[in-house]
Amino acid sequence: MPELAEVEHVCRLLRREAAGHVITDVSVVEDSIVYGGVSPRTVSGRLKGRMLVDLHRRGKYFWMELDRRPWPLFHFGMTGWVDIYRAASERPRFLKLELVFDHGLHAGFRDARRLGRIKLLDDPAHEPPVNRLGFDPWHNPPALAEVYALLRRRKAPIKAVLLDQKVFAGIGNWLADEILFQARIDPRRRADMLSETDARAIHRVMKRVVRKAVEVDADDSRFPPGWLFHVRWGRKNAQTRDGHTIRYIEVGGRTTAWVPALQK
DNA sequence: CTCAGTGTTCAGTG
DNA sequence: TCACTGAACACTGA
Repeated sequence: MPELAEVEHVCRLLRREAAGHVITDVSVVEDSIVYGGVSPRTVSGRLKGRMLVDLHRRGKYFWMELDRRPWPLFHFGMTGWVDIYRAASERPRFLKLELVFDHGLHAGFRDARRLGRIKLLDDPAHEPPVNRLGFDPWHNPPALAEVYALLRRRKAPIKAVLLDQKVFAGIGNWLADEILFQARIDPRRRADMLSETDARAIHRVMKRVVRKAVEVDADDSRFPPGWLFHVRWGRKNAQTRDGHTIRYIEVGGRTTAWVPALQK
């Protein structure tokens, strides 16, 4: 479930559990797609013996700050995740990279669908792909005027603009739908046709939704009861808590759950 | 067996 | 070059 809040959660977990510790063992599962051609030997060579100083995230990318460069940068794609465990016997399926720390903690990056990425970069924050990202609504929420100006420049449906990582980094399919639901805006509307009031709603709701999702460590059972998230996955005959029908359409190339009775 | 999917990138078009 | 659209990528699980 890797959008901004889920990735932030993983960062916090790794920081809490492993920062200050040294990587004593590295297991790399060869995968030309996920590693983009970087050899297992190179990956282990760069990571083994390094101390994990801190973790950083922007949008859906996160990276490990080590005591020597390069640093590993991760993207979860659709199905990537990091598991924490204590013994190699607990290795998850689809493991791509396992780091073992000096206190015995194992961190395993897994990815079933292979759309995730692991790179080694000298300065992840200041080179692509990270430096091409737009506002991170958690670290640097844009001002209202900024949001309004941004939207006026785009003719694509608002849903597609919310998903554009060059604009709002970290918003994914469910966050975009949640924001538009709570802001009461039809996902198909052209961004440049939205009013300042609409922009204000998007601005406010985006901050509120992202803050809450991060605050509860992206644990969906702790999302507020009125959120679309809880009812959007059923697909057929899905309804909101108040009995409004949820419709599914394709916008911006993605399945979009919305409530026509409420979103105008 | 078929198909959708919490994402990104690239080719093609205007 | 830019904005936008749709398909490709790869594979699991329903």
